[in-house]
Amino acid sequence: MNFSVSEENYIKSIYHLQQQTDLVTTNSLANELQTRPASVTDMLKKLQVKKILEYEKYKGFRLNASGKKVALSIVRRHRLWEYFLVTKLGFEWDKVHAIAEELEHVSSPELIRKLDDFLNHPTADPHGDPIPDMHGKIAVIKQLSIADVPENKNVVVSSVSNQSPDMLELLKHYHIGIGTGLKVTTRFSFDGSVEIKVSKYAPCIISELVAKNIFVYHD
Amino acid sequence: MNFSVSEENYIKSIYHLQQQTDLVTTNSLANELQTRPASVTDMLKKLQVKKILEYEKYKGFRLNASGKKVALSIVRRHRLWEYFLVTKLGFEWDKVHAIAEELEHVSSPELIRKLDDFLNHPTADPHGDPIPDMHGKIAVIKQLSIADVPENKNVVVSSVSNQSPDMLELLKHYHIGIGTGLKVTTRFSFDGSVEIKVSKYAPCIISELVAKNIFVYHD
DNA sequence: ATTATTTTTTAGGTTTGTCTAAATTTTAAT
DNA sequence: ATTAAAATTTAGACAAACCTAAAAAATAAT
Ligand SMILES: [Mn+2]
Ligand SMILES: [Mn+2]
Ligand SMILES: [Mn+2]
Ligand SMILES: [Mn+2]
Repeated sequence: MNFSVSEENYIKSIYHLQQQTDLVTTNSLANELQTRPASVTDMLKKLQVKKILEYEKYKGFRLNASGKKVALSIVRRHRLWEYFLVTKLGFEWDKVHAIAEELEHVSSPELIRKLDDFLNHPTADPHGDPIPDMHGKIAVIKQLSIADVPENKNVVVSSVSNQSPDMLELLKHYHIGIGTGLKVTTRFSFDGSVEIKVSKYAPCIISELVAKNIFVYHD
Repeated sequence: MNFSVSEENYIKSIYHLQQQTDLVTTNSLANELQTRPASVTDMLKKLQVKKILEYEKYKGFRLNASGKKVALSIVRRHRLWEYFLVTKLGFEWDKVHAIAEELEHVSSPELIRKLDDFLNHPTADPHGDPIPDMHGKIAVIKQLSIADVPENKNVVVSSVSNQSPDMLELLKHYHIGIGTGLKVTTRFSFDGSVEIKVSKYAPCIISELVAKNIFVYHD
């Protein structure tokens, strides 16, 4: 089946929202897409007709199996393009999301196959998020935010959930990127701030807000 | 100013048509875009309001200076992407047009600047057509079709105007590509066919139709 | 258990880009 | 110079995707 740019954006947003809460609500989706609840309801009816989601009036909705498959293929395109933009074109990773938001809608399967080959089948995008494979299979990475990780345990940064320029600026300052090794040395209960030791650098303190946005691998 | 995908497609098509005939007609544009004359008239009014073209009812229309600039930036994006698809992703050049037709509308100047850097500032696309530079400057390549080139003169293939898979198949058979050196040895007036000698290969005969679609540099 | 608040849906409109059919203008043919 | 044909424009409609305002349903508060 074929989907419009708008439909694809809705499908992808529903997918992301239902990672957190199984059943998605009209308001949360409207908020995510920066649109009006009435518009969401309109689109839901369309997607229901296309048999992409389960929808019970006033209750909520979720993608069904084929909806998830569509979503994962959009996510795949998005993350492959992000990877391309950073590793090949030299973009910083706070600039790639908006562009990938457009590129993800270019609808040639052959293009994505060849792009994936060209990039040597990357498994994670520049923000550390896993790239679904051709068949829609996505690695489930067990993660924990720095705010929750045990003290004095060596961990590796897996992803960063806030991808704003301001966040990137701060991370550069702390010498933190995807793959960086670090360890939490002290936790301060007054403001939730955390002292960390990043590879060979002197220990430093990060705010609770920053700590909550940095995720590390967890077994 | 900002243009929709549809507007961009119209602008680019007008640009291409007015390379041949200064004043473009409604029917020819409708034919080019596979749409209806009435739709063309509608769009012309919109583009006129946006001060992109000169338009006299029932007479015809042409892009003005700023319209041409917009067109050239779309052509630039299209051809850079085609170059990328062939040289980096390994597409054959009969497959890239449709994909570039979508990619050209991704609207990030920074993306195109970086793509151009990444590709090392190519000056021609895979079909031999010149790529306009950042400022909209496009090389005017003097060309002559093989059907018109003088006999026994060594020439170099500059571009191929028919980009169908069938044409590509034939050209591969003849060992002809962009940059190939060849020379017309005999011209047969019965059917307009032409005997050519391609680099080190034995002479061969190409039909008038093929000859008319292959262009060579001309001083 | 009512009442108030919030969430969601419906009703009715707007914009963009398309279409068909009819009217108008231009061009070609007699 | 008329008439016929072709090209172009106008008129009116339609689908997609959005909106606001009002109605309906679900939740929360008294
Ligand atoms: Mn998008
Ligand atoms: Mn990402
Ligand atoms: Mn296009
Ligand atoms: Mn080309």
